[in-house]
Amino acid sequence: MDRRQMKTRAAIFDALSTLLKHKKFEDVTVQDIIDEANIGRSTFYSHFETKDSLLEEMCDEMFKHVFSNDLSPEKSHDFSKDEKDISSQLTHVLWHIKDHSGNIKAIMNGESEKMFTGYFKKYLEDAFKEHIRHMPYGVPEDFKEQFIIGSFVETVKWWIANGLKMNPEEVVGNFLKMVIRV
Amino acid sequence: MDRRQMKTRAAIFDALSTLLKHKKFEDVTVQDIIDEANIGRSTFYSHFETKDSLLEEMCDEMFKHVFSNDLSPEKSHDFSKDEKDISSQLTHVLWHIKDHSGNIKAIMNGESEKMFTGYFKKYLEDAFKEHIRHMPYGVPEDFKEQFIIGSFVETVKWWIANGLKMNPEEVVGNFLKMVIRV
DNA sequence: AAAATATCGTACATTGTGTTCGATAAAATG
DNA sequence: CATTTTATCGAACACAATGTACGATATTTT
Repeated sequence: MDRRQMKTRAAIFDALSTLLKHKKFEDVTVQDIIDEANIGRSTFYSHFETKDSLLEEMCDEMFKHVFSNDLSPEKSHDFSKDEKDISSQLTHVLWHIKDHSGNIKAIMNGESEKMFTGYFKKYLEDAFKEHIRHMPYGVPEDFKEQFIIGSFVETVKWWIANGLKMNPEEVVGNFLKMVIRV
Repeated sequence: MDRRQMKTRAAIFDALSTLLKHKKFEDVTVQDIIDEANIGRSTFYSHFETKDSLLEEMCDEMFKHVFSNDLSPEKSHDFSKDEKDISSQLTHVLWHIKDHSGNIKAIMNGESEKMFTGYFKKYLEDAFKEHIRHMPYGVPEDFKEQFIIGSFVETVKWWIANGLKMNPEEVVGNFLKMVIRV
């Protein structure tokens, strides 16, 4: 990929991130973005079809990071690599979110929250469908999946909206207390 | 209130309901609404400041109905009036939603879904905060409330999105199985 | 019947979108 | 290094939607 393209793409992402800290996504105009990013109008449209497709690609990249299994050494939050149970995996995801909380908080305003939610659920389903399948409840499978994924995403959104005051371990701990038979 | 105002207001609500069945809220223009409602442009703006405030008022009216405790005789779904437990109250709400599913399904597209969710949570909190307070779990109060309300709303949204195939009784039954200690 | 007021409808200013195109600058290629 | 390829610039443009203004008309209230 051409170096210029990469620079422009990064500048656009950065610009949107910055702007989202001051206003809601629906109030950000393409003009705002190209001013903040210092690029030409036609350049923006050669990279993204619309403002929404820009947001989509931003969310996708963000969740690729959040759900990546490779923690960089300094960010490793005391997990031995053989911990593979659902508890530590969920905690792992929440630590990533906390580490990127600046950008994620910005996205969680107005319209763009819906895109966040959509991508979050998609990635969670891929990652945890098997885990969920093994949880025994007396309800239909699709209901169970919907419930676990949905309630977890709602919990995380609540956690973010309230300023990430709890530790990821506490959030996951409380979540599992609500959801697991004791 | 002037009869003309009432007629216009109703015409605007009907128009938006109709339009939402064919396209998403964000794709409906004020022009669409005034054409469908057969009113003048300035008339629309004398009733509502923006398209969004129209949606707000529509949602508010809708949930006033959904959470009203007086079922009309022919719509009463076999509840004796002394049933006051959380199960039958939730079921009651879901029957109302099912009865108004046409309009509610329409609102559950695109942007407007968020407003639905917001109002739904607000009304649920008011109605069930006391019930929830009496449920024993080993987690903080605010976490518990957030979890119960959030997971119920997600469950209802999932139910609606999948075509309301289950009966309200089944939905509430499965929900409580996930949430109540047995 | 008279006064009050809701609606009509047209016109208008404004804002944002997405496209086009020739000129310019920067990168890849050999 | 020279050449080709390609990304960016920037200004102009057509288009669509928003929200406002106002005099004329119709309907309701008193």
